[in-house]
Amino acid sequence: MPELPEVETTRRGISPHLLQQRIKSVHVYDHRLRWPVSPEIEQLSGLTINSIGRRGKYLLLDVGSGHIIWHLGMSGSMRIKSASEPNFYHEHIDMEMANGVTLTYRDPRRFGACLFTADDPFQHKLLRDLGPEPLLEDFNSDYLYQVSRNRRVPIKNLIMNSHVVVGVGNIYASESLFRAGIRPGRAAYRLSRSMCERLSDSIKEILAEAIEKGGTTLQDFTRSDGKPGYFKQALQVYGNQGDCYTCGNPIRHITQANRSSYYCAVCQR
DNA sequence: CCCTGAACCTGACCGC
DNA sequence: TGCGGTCAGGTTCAGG
Repeated sequence: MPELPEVETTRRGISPHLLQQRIKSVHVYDHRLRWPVSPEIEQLSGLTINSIGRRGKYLLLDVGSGHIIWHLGMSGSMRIKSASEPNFYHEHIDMEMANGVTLTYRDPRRFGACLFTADDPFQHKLLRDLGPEPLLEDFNSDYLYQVSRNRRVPIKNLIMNSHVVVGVGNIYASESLFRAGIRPGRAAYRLSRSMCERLSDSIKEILAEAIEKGGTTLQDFTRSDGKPGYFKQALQVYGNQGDCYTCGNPIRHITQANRSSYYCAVCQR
């Protein structure tokens, strides 16, 4: 479900309700996520949430004595509910705050993760080797050009590799490549300098626009306030079973690394 | 080091 | 209605 824009939308949605608030209690109804939910998570009562950051698709909650590292996996979502609201199916974690609101984590497929670390979260095994943030300066055309030399993988696989750049998932990889005019199957080392420039620019633009619109709602992604994201209307190729909106030729659908890719063979080379 | 494919889960949808 | 097959927004891990 969530790529970087959806995670960032979630972060912005929950932050006003949680920042500088004291944790009253945490209930874990099902520990069986990608890895078992850290036992410390249920011992956080009395601590205050100092900040909520994001690294790639990971949310980082600073609770003073350490950090919660939270990943939404494929089907995870968060919502804020009031004290009286009941729990729905697949809502595995409740974090009840002293101000009367509860943060609820729902994750039908349970590919998400909720871990606690007392150490520097950026040195955690899951975060340590991540590539640059796509919206920051250190991800740029020079970087993309350098990192793509000697790589024979299709460019789409490369930009979806979190060790290369974080946050670019299956939807936005296809969309960015369309805007850059590059076929997803092109071998990474065969990108010219100008292609790298177009692609790094496109990734930044697409992600920023998606954040602005509150992410993409396909099936089950809803924002923390329950509203959908509105980037779906802006998608050009992902999920497009018809023709290219730009040139009218059919959109092609292929499988790469077991993931769906969509592209226009005329607009993209 | 690079790359591929399997694995982890549940649910929605489609064709029969 | 029901059943089986396919697919789904992510990421790690084993193995070639």
